[in-house]
Amino acid sequence: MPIIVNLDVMLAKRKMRSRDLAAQIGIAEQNVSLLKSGKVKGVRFDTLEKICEILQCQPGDILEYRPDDTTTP
Amino acid sequence: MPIIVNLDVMLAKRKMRSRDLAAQIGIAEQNVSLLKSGKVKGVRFDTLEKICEILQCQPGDILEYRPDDTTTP
DNA sequence: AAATATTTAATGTAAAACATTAAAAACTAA
DNA sequence: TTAGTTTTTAATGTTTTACATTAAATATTT
Repeated sequence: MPIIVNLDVMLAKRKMRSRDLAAQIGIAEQNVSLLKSGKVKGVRFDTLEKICEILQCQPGDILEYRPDDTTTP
Repeated sequence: MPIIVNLDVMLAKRKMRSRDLAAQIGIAEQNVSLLKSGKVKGVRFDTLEKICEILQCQPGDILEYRPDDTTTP
């Protein structure tokens, strides 16, 4: 699935732990983990919103569309 | 809800109609309309993925976090 | 090794994406 | 303004799944 959720960069920038992010978002840290590892098939905007608010960033800083490379032989 | 879904800009750039986008994504045009009008509380990544693929853009071109302005008196 | 942080797993529930049908409203053009 | 076309709104239903919870397994750090 070529939508990549990358929280690590912003977490590092804000020097914040997954646990803290989870707590501030108001979801279980297990779910932050699932988000990070790309094991989630969507996001609710209120979650995305809180992430952006807490990490002070834009959705584009976290979500990336990476077209799957069917070029490689 | 301060997550803004803006499809109009990219649709205009690609000179594409909502109907066509809907058809290419594989969802009803009603749902594209709901997405556009911000009446949807989340997206599935496979939908977002197809949007990005079809409109040749990134999630950040479509999704915006606009902190609600509580400053205005 | 012990303490802390993160991930994985399994199961359950509530929320909602998206479908479908139908109609209304907005554009566009004649 | 009438007809054609596109977009939006509405109402209802189904199925997917985000997120919760509990528990355990791995990292990671000290």
